[in-house]
Amino acid sequence: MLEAGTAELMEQPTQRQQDVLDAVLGLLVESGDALTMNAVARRANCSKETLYKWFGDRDGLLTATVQWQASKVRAGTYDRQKLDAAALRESLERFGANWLKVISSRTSIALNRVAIAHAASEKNNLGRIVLANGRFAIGERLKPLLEDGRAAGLLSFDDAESAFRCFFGLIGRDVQIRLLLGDRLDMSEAQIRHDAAQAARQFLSLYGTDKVVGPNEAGRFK
Amino acid sequence: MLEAGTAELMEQPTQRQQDVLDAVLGLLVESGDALTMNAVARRANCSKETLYKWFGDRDGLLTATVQWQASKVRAGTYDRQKLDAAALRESLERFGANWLKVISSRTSIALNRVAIAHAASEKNNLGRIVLANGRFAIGERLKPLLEDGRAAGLLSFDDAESAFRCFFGLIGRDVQIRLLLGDRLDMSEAQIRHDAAQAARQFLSLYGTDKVVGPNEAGRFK
DNA sequence: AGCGAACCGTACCGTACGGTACAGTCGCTG
DNA sequence: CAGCGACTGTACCGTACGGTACGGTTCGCT
Repeated sequence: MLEAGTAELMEQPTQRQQDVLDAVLGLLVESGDALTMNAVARRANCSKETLYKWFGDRDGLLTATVQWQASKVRAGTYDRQKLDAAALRESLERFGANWLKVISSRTSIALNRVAIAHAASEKNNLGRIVLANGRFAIGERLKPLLEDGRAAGLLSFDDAESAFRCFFGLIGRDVQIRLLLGDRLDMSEAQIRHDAAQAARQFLSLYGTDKVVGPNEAGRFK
Repeated sequence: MLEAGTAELMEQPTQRQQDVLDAVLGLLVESGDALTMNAVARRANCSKETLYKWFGDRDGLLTATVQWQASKVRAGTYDRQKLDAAALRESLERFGANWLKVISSRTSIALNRVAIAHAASEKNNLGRIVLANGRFAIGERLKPLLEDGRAAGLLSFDDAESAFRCFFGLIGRDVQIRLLLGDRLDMSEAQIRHDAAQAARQFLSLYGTDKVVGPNEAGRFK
């Protein structure tokens, strides 16, 4: 999952190319996989010939678009620090809220849809790219936090991967699949904050040591 | 989510029609959304004209297929009973293992993929059907168990829906999205049983009362 | 035997879309 | 200004696929 590009990745798209890719993102959000090369050319005010010259074919264009979007999201890295219980909880909530916000964004939904549709027919570059920059990227970013929490005696677990997957489930629950399948779902800013806080509480209740789970909240979840 | 069919649903497919729908399922699993009417006709040894007569158009065929598969899965309903801690845990594990087995089956993955691909272009019948027979069906089947558990003093929660969504997350975690995106994943029978047992333990740790959470397992999750 | 309904197989139509070719335009360099 | 490379816009080609038409076959019914 880590060996990124078997495919040649476009190292640095020019400004003009970025505009084209943004046009693709817009069309993808609006019309899903019904995206046609003509529509892209029209929207981006460029010729189809240029599209093929730059991106090879339709798949190349989609791949470049997914990578372009991924490159835009690489933000909010966690910097290791001395943790106390409050800081740990706060960081977990921030991670969770951020992730919920990402997966409920129209762009993420659109890209996941085309990647999933593509994953059916093998040659699943898109699926791998989306996974690498979504699920696995956030895993690698969260694990240092978990390990710092364990080093500080706040968390207890053997396998950071397992602990992360549990956190992932507590945060995401049925949200992503429902959105992907077209269900309307609230996912307002307030809702997200509330859900992330609840998930953090639950995660700490499962993996926190006595130093972090106060007797007041060792109880059930209303 | 409960009002089932705005679309006219084929009440009782004949044996021959079932064969056709099974052929569609097979092709869907093999080749994903690349499914063509010609391929279906060839595989099912029937004429395209018959397909159009029976199912209207391509979407109708896909809809009928999804409903057909859904009708095959309606099994294993939970019958209410007097619960003790062991029976509750056992039932949760069974539910969880069953759900994991469903979502990791090639058929489910294929159907979810086409439903998700379709959900992009509005008119999202498929997405609604899949949701109604997947996520929401299992929710309605699990809630009675949760409520019986609460009535028996084994569980504590205000909102069965919230509790179920938490269980859903603990069971599914990243499994479904990874499979949909083409990631290879173990999901052997043994793995499933292990994961379901762990999820049940975690769920009980979060929502169980003192009667079910023994002091021996109130602790952390390795 | 005769008849009609259901169905198979195949040929066919229209269209949409991926990909290519080409003529024209813009802007830069010597 | 000449020349050139990059680009646009449009026209075009080939093909694949959804959907329809039709002749031929099977089968049940009277």
